[in-house]
Amino acid sequence: MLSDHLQVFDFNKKLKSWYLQNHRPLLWRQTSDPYKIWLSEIILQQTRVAQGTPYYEKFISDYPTVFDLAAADERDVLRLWQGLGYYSRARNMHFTARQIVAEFEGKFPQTAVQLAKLKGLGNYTAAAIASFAFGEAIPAIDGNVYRVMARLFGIFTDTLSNEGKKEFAAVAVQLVSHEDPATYNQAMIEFGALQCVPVAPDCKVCPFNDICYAFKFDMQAKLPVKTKKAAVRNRFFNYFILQKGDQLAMQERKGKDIWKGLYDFLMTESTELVDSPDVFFDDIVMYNILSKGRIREIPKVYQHLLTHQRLNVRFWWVDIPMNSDINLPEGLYFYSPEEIHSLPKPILVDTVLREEDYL
DNA sequence: AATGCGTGGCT
DNA sequence: TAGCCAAGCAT
Repeated sequence: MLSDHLQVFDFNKKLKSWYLQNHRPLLWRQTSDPYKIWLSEIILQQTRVAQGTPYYEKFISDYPTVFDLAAADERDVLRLWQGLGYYSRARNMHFTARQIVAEFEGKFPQTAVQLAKLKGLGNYTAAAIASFAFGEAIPAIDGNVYRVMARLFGIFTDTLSNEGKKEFAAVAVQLVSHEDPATYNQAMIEFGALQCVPVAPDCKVCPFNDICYAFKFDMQAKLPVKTKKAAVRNRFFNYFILQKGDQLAMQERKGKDIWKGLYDFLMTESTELVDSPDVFFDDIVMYNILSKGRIREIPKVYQHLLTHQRLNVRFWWVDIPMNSDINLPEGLYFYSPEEIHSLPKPILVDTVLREEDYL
């Protein structure tokens, strides 16, 4: 551990020097606009820079200010977010944009404590915005920083436990630069992202290999300590794509399940793979719909992987005659191809519609 | 405190 | 391939 002020000063000096020579010129580092910084931080949560960058550019282009985002429909925000995953980020960001406009006249709170009260902003994101945009001397501790600190100082406490968060935070407070906290935080994060990488870091060229606990004891692969992930759950989705004319019946997903706020089709979940739609005819609602259409199976079981779920998904395309007078179940409505293009959809749904040459 | 929430790249 | 990982947060 760095025990005195002189060592901390020396560490910060070397860290900043490394950063100035090695950092990437990312778009959101060229601004002190809290809105843009906020957007970039939300996008980058659990998301790689390469995947998030195009989304950052689209959002800044479509919604240049917090006022533009607040004025948008949630549906359009989700549509722009489509493909990034963890859609609550988009819903919370939209909610918070409206709050910032309504309560603060569009001005962001300027301290981490105030920022952390907003929906979608936890300790990390609040600290990042406070330091990057407003120069607050507070450490922003993300997964990169946990890794760097765990290895440098030999901290074996689980980074995801409450105890671990406290312990790492206590050390981080000692480290953060008060002269230039913004660069310090950027540097710690970038150092973790580029040099102190999760797998097989190149410690020969590391500026801190003289003081690093993990390098000294060859413990890079053991640190940081993280709890094991929960087992993957198998689920089986059976989708019915009801088409009438050129329109498809879609519904907004509600509740606590995956893809909340996104649109999909009439769906039945089963406990195992279903080969024929015949079994669904037992349900009177399904019978009334399916018996009126021509059913075509899309001959493929899609495997869609989420963090804790493996979706095994089958689609049946159901052509409903124009003169048929079926009543759609609650929440399902027919949408034109143009409308469907503009609806936010799970990437799986978008993929299937493209493969079927509908979109 | 533990779990759920997406998607894509890499090995 | 199956599993791990990627600038977390809400409940």
